[in-house]
Amino acid sequence: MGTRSVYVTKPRELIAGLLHAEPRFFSAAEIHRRLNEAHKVSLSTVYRTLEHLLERGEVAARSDDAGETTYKACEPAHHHHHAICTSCGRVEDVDCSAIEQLAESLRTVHGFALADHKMEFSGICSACR
Amino acid sequence: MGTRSVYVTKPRELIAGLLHAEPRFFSAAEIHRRLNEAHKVSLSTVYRTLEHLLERGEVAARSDDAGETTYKACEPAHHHHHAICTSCGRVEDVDCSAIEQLAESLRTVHGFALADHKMEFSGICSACR
DNA sequence: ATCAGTGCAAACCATTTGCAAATTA
DNA sequence: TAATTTGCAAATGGTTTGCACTGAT
Repeated sequence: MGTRSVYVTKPRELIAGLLHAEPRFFSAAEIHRRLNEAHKVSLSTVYRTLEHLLERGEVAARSDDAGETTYKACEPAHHHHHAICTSCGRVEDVDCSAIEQLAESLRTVHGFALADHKMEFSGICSACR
Repeated sequence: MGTRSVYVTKPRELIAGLLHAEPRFFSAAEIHRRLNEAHKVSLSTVYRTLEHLLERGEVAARSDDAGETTYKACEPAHHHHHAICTSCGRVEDVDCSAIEQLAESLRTVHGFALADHKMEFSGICSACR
């Protein structure tokens, strides 16, 4: 599959640059605010660019606690975890003791003090198979 | 800590009843639509009741792929799962091979065909400790 | 010279809020 | 009766869209 050709524009370079500069999630408004400290890029362009990057798999998105969508640069579409059936929507509550190992790995490998974690699974539940 | 007293009203009974009837996430609009098939409850009351149930820890909320908030009955606030530092917002990408065990458990215990999973961790990153 | 990309303003839509009327305790 | 809850309609706020203009190829 060939790479779909697109224009290289200043807004795109600026936005991708900002996202790649920090390994964290940014809201569209936050990106817009930051860019406009030194440049002029409309909020709608920020949204359209993010959508563009999302389609290309160059960024990951998630909604924060307030429900606002946030974006983060993310090379290959990487790993991101309730069991929700994609067919009927049924939710299976999953008990996950294996998380303890992940918590340990987080502390060891990332020096991250795990305070809480959230998991979400998607797939086909037993009733839909 | 005493139980904060509140009124027992028809809308609250109806909404809690609907949520407890199915183990899955519902959007406020969906709940409103369903209830109004046989009763009359305003959409704002649905929102206020859900907020009420959320405060009491009787329901869990999550945003679906479209960013719409959805709710599910959930006895004790139960288990739900990127490492996001609650102090600086930094994200640590976490590799999680231990998930394989969870996938196995999902298949065995729930008969759930795991197609995808998403994990999110929160805590304090190494830089903030 | 094309066709994609941008800005602006208007449109959308989920969620929230003010306030008077209805309900529960 | 006193205090909470509801309904309705208007206000919010994030995100999307129509359209004419600008910029990249």
